[in-house]
Amino acid sequence: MVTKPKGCHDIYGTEAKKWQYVNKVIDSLMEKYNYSYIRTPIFESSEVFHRGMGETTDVVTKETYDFVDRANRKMTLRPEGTAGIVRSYIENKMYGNMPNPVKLYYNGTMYRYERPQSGRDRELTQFGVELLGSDDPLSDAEVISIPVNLFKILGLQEIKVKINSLGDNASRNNYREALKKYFEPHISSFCEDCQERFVKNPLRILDCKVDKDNPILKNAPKTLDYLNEESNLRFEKVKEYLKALEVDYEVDPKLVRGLDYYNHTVFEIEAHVEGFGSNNVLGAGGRYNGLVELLDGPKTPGVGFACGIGRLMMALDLENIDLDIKDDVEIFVMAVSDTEKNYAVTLVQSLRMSGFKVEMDYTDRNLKGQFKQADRLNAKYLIILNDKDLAKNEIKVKNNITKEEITLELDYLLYYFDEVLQDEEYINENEDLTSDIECSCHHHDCKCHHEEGE
RNA sequence: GCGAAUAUGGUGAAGUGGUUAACACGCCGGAUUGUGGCUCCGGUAUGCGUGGGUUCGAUCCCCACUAUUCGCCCCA
Repeated sequence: MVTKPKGCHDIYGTEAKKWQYVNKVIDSLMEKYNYSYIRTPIFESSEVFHRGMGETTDVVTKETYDFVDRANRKMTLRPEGTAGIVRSYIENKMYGNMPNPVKLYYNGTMYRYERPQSGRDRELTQFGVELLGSDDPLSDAEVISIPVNLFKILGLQEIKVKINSLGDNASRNNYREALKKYFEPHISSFCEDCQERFVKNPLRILDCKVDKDNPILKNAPKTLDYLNEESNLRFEKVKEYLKALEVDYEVDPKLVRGLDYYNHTVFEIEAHVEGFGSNNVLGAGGRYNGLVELLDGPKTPGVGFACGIGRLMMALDLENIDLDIKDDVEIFVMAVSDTEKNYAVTLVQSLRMSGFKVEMDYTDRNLKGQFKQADRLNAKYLIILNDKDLAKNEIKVKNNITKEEITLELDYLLYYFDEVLQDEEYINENEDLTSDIECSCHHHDCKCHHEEGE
């Protein structure tokens, strides 16, 4: 049997319904924040990621899907969203032909060549935003508030927002040197990984799980002590705005992010749900004021975040959150004889065109089998066709919840369903805070896939 | 890249070196000659991840491979 590639998933059935629902909430929320949807290629010239994310980051050195195309161009399946979007921002000169700041959001698949485990796949879906062209601390705070509000809307309770500041480049470099000097006499007592980190990325020693209780680590210099005045002031403003936005956060001086492009604000949002694996970061991001320039664009500040939808789904499941998913059928039309079936075909078509969700049998089941099928599909109403009734221009309709059955005149049928089914919709709307969510796509038959392979 | 565990039908699973691979759910059919969801009866794996080996004989023992799951590195 041919199997799917390692670390990938087929998403279908109820699971797919949940993804569609979450995508709708995202689209609706981003509409309110006035971010515009952007779709960039799933692969880019390798250079985009090598220069954008940093040559030495593990993601680039050993976790990308690289290939050469038939003209020997080096290509890479995107491991994250930011670099490609910044490339697009520059290439399309958005700094000149869109209102500043440029506010973009994406929702699509990313690829990382890693060993899969809980909360980590080779193909993952990320939703994220990039806000380009503003250095105002307000933009940092607002960007942090977006995933926080998304999680709130979806009903997640057990989350924790951690923030930190790496400061501007000068602060960051000072800190890095101070940290190296501090660790140097002790480094041989640390774990092997830390010795490696000491050379490659000393900041990440702070994240070590093995030596996390080591007093040397606990007393290490903090990023915040090395912020210059300007950076410090900036961080204070971010925190002020977060309070104004009612985002609960926790300053974590040991929080450093792995990607080279971050400076100033960095943040992570963790799920604290029982049963979550070790990969419990739902979303993370920060400011990257040097990135646009690094990719040959004009000097432009930027801030953004990315959020793994797969992990978000895990969190929703573990918190037992029921999304408002409508997977039940409104009307099931039952027919056995040839004349009944012929009539049913036309009737089903007409009901569907009137806006109802309608099903019938496709496998020549007997009446009993059709009742069972209607139950499997959670049909609300059953239309039970009968040759004798049809001869009298009548039709039997059974409420599958109350089991009440009535006989209607054929001409009255559409009117009847308009009444009973509209009433139910109205009740649902009052109960559901997110029911005004509409898709932002412009296809009239859109199902919010965003063509990204969900 | 490193480490560990697992691998039986549509599903959950039991099991044994040797005729027909337990049980449950599901599904299909019948009792019910067109109104069910309860009950009863019947059907439902050319077969125990793939390839080798040991053996008179392997689903059960050994090896390799593959896949899945979990952890490390790293990361959402």
